[in-house]
Order: sequence, then C-alpha cells, then structure tokens
Amino acid sequence: MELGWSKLTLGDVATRAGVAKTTLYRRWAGKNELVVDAVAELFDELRLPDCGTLAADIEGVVLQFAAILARPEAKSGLMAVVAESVRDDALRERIRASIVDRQKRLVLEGRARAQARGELPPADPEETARTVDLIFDMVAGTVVHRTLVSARPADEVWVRGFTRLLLQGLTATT
Amino acid sequence: MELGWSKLTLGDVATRAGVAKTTLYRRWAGKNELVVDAVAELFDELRLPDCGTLAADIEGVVLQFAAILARPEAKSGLMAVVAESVRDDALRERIRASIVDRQKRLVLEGRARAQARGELPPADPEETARTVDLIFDMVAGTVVHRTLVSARPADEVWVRGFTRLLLQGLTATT
Amino acid sequence: MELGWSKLTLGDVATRAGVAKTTLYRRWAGKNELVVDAVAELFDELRLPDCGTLAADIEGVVLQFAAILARPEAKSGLMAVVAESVRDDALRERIRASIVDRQKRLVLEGRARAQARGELPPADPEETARTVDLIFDMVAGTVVHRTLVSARPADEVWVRGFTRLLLQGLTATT
Amino acid sequence: MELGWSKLTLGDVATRAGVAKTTLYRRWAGKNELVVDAVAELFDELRLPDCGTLAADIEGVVLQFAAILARPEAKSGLMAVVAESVRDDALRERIRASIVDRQKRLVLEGRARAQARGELPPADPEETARTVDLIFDMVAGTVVHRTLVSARPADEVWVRGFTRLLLQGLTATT
DNA sequence: TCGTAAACGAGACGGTACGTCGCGTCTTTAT
DNA sequence: ATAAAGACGCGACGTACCGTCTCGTTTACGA
Repeated sequence: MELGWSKLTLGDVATRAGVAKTTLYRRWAGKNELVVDAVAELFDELRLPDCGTLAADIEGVVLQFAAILARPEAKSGLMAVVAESVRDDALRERIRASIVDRQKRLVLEGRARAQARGELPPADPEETARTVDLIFDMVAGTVVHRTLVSARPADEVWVRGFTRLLLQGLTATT
Repeated sequence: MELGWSKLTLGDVATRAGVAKTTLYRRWAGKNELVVDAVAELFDELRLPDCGTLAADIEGVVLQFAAILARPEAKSGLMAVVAESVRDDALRERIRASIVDRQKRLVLEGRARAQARGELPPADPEETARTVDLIFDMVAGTVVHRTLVSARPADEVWVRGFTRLLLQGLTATT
Repeated sequence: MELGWSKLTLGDVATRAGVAKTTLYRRWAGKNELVVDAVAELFDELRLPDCGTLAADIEGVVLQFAAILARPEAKSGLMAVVAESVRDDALRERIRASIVDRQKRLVLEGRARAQARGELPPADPEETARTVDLIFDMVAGTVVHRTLVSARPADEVWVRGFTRLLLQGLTATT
Repeated sequence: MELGWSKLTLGDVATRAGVAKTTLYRRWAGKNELVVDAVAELFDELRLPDCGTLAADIEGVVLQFAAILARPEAKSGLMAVVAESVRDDALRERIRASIVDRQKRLVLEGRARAQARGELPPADPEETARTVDLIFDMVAGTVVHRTLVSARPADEVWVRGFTRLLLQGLTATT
C-alpha cells in the first residue's frame, strides 16, 4: 500500500500490493482505517532538523511537510479521510490519535529546543498546551490550505515569509 | 437544497428540495459543481464587521467563519469537494474562483480599513498580493484545521489568542 | 436470462442478458427468487397432449418434462433452488407456488380427460386432492431422480415402462 | 461431523466436530466428497424389515427413509451434493456409487424375499435390472419430492397409499 | 526415557461471488 | 417544452465461504 494512492479503490490497492482484497479487510475495519494508517506512516517520516535557530528549524520541518503533501498518495489519502471524518466521530478520533497528536511532538521538540537556546521564554504547562495546539493548527492548516486549496507551492520563499510572520507573533513581548 | 447536507447523496438532496434529480443535472454538471455553488453561497454570508480596530474586525469575521463551518452541511460539503479537488484540477479551479478568491475580499477590505485607520502601513501592490494570500491561507487553514481536524471549538477565547498571534506577526516592525 | 444457466453467477447472468447486475437485484430479491421465476417459466411450456388415451397423454407430458430437465439451465437452476429451499421456508413456498402447484394443472387436466373418456372413475373431491398430490410427487420425483440422480435418459422405452406401472396402480380395482 | 449439518459451511463443520478445517481436507478432496460420505453413512442405517408381506416391508423401509430425510443434516447434505452433481460428473458418479447403488440392495432384498414368499413371480435377470432401477427411482424420487419439495410429511397414511399404488402396479398381470 | 516423524489445531491468505449503495444517464409520463 | 418520476448501467464497497498454505504443537513409536 506504499505507492500510488491516486487510485483510491481498495481493489486496486490490493492488486498493487500483491494481496487479496480480503486480506486488507482482515487487517483493517474499512477503507478509512487503512488510509489513516498509511497516511500516518507517511507523516512519521517527518524529522525536526537542528539548524541552529528556531526559524530555520521551523522552515526545515515545514518544507518536509510540504514535500510529503506534494505526493499524490499523501494529499489524496489525507483529504479523503478528513472529509469522511466530518461525519464519523470515531474516524476523526483515529485521525487525531494516529496523525495529529502524533506529530505534535514536532512542535514540542521545537519549542523545547528553542527554550534551551533562549529563543523562547519558558512557559507554564497549561499555557504550553494551548500554544502547542494553536501552533499546530496554524502550521498544519496553513500549509495544507496553501498547497491543496490555493494550490500554490510551499517553496522556500513562501516558507520563509510564513515562518517570519509566525515567529514574530510567537516572540513578540505581549 | 440549502439545508441538511448531512446526507450527501444527490437523490436525497433532490428529494429534500422537492425536485427531480434530473433538474439538478440540468443546472449543474455534477455533484461537485453543485456542492461548490452551495458552499460558496454559504460563505457569501460573511461580512467584515466594523468594530473600530483591526483585531476586533478579524475576530468578528473569524467567528462568523467558524459559525458557518459549524453547520454540518457546510463542513461536509466543503471538505468533500476539497478532497475531490485533489485529483481534479478543474474542480479546484472552480473552488478557487467561487470560494477562495471570492472571500479574499474580506482580507482586502480589512487591510484597507486598517490602513485607513493607520493600524497598518501602506504597502506596494505586489507585496500586498503576497501578504493577502498568506493571510488568507493562514486564517482559513487554521480555522478549518481547528474546527474540523482538531475538532475543538473556535470560540471567542481561542479566536482572541489566534488573532493576537496573527496581528503581532503582521504589525511587527521587521 | 434465457440461455446458459450453466454459469450460475449473477454477474454472468447479467452480462449475458445485456443488463447490469443491479437491475436484476432491482427486480428480484436475490438469486433464488430469480432462478425460481426462470425455472417456472421453463416449466410453463409443458402442455398436456391429447393422444386419445390416458397412457399416451401421460407418456407425452412425461417426455416433455424429461426434455426440459435435459437442458442444463433447467436442471441446474431447479436443483439449486430446491437445495436452498431445504433451509429456507419462504423459498420453498415460492417454489411450491410458482412451480409445483402451477404444474399440478397437468395432473388435473389429465385426470378430468380420462374420466370423460371413462378410463378413470369419477372421484370425490377430497380423494382427488390426495391422489393428485400423490401422482404429482410420483411423476415429478421419479423423473427427476431418473434423469438427475441415476443420470439415465428418460427415453420412450423407459417412459412406457414407468407409465404402465403407474397406470396399473391407478386403475386397479382395489 | 455427524450431527448438525444445518450450517453447511466447512469452517463450522470443523469447529463443531472439534477438528481443524485442515484435517477435513486431509481426508476428503473437498466439501462435496465429505458430504457424500456423511450422507451415505446416514442411509446405511436403512434396514429392510421383515414384516411378513411385501407391502409391509416396503412401508417399513419407506418410513425409515422418510425419517432419515426428516433430519436437517440429511436433506441439507443430500440436496446440496445432488445439486452440485448436475454440473460435476465425477461427483454424480460418487453419489451413485456411495448412495444410490448401495441402497438398491434394499430393492433387491425385498424383491427376493417377495419372490420366496410367492408374492412376486420370478423374473429373468435383465428384466430384474430394469425393474429394480425403476422401482428405486420411483421410491426414492417420490419420497424425496414429497418431503422436500411438497414439504408434506411422509407419514403412515401417505406411505400406505403410496405403497398400495406401487404394489398394484408391480403385481398387476401384464 | 527420549528424540524424531507424522498428524493435527489454529488461523492467515488468495480468490470468487454475493448483495448493496450511490452517481449520472436516459426514458417515460404528465402538465 | 419542461420537469417530475424512476429505471438503468456502472463501478466500488464490504461480506461470506472455499480451499490452500504455513506455522507450532501434540502424539506415537522406536532407539
């Protein structure tokens, strides 16, 4: 199930994987679950680079994110399950657990590293939680919207502008 | 066909609208086009309030946006067509024309009003275009992600936090 | 659905009939119902010939019956639904109504004609019912067993022997 | 695997027999063969009673036959394999050898006993063969049709009527 | 008593057919 | 002429069962 999510039919997936359709249904409860797992695996490739500054780190991970989203199987699968999840709470929970919450590690790591560097002030736990959620929604949402809805490349120039705007917001003395 | 998008089947839509399926196909080329138009109409309800400050204006419009996204027919329809558009360029263009670009008016208006108030410096046209796109991707993407993926309410508290972060980024002296 | 019941899959049936599988399911509740109707239609071809004597009439209709049973689509279909009906009361009722009871007309006609000719004595209604059922079970059961289980042809010689035995039983003065 | 043929799936059969599906396939070539053997075993229970007259003997064995056919596993299995055998010559041969020909012993025994008693005249071998086949087809076919298709009980009353008709045919002076 | 080989239990898998759902087309009927 | 009603072709879905296969475990028997 690694290549070619463009054809989103389970039969084709099975064929391409050299496996019987039945086998897929033995391992996953349905198409949605399968796709969530496959997409989750894709995003697990994300690594927070250590480039010396928070801005560079963010830019690096956002570029990776955009690169994954550029693959047809990733965007196809991701949007398909998100669209389904609108009317299926269990599915949305699964997405949250397998994809969203799982990748929040990147925000946490980046934040911790920036605090160690002194780029960000320490924060109390509660405020951290809120901010991490907000950052994640902003980064993920913005990049997805840029690449999938606006359909413009999240290239280095754009990423730099986005990161600057984001960081100015984050580091501003309130 | 304005209410009850929870059941997203064309037959039901037609029935509920007291109309024959045939009629829908006379007016729209297919399900996707129909949904795009319906969703576009929903977003046309958005109005940029004049609350005196840019922050308040943004908060106002974001809350309206979130309110629309809270309706099942809106999120259902929106995500369905966006998911389809991943593999259908014509559809994505239609979404851009009917929904995205159409609502960028809000960013432009807000920006102009803020400049008139002196809250934002004037900007040359090219930089404006880039910034408007960025702002739009950020606002729309973030709010969608918050409400549909993270599935948490974009309530006043959250909107205030989001707006503050956004504005600090926008108004910071680079 | 008129030709080639050897391949008993609904998909092939549909294809061969130049029709979509769905359409079959729109008209029949399932494979069994469809087959019952098809087989019933086959048996509706049966005609009681008027050959002058009861023996000849019986021989004629039994030969027709055997001829129908010789067609692959007939035996295939018939035995398939009968086998299913063992565990499906509704199906058995349908078979009874559409096939068995429907063809009892042949026995009734033959009997009436023989009585008109004086070959058989008149009988009271209740005894008639019992005898008709018995005759039908004997004729249908025996011919089916001969052709499908014993797998030997119900040719003229055999039919003559069978008919003689049957008629001797029927006409014997008790 | 002797009891409970109502659920005709091999998996369930295996489970119920406390045996692995694999084991069944080690002993039989497939489902059909297994069922043929099981059904054959059931019919081996048949015994020709010695009641003093041919009529009583026939009635006795027919009642036994009907009793076996009343068991769900018997009718289910029997009809299933017979239905299959329509398109599988090897299977039909197996049924003939294991079930049909094997039980013709009952007809032969009954006939011999009746001849010893003087109830039936001796017959030359060739005529015997033909008649035995005919009798068997008539008895087996009729009882099966009565119980499985007409779905009415082959009780004592019915059996008496059937036997009388049969015997009158058999004993009539040609 | 122990080691080895045959038989078995458990269950995953490839495959085929089933019956269902929804889209988009097309035909019929009535206004 | 237009629209409601609804049958139809199509393609995918998810399910059930068959028969094959590969394991790991038990059992039987001879050294």
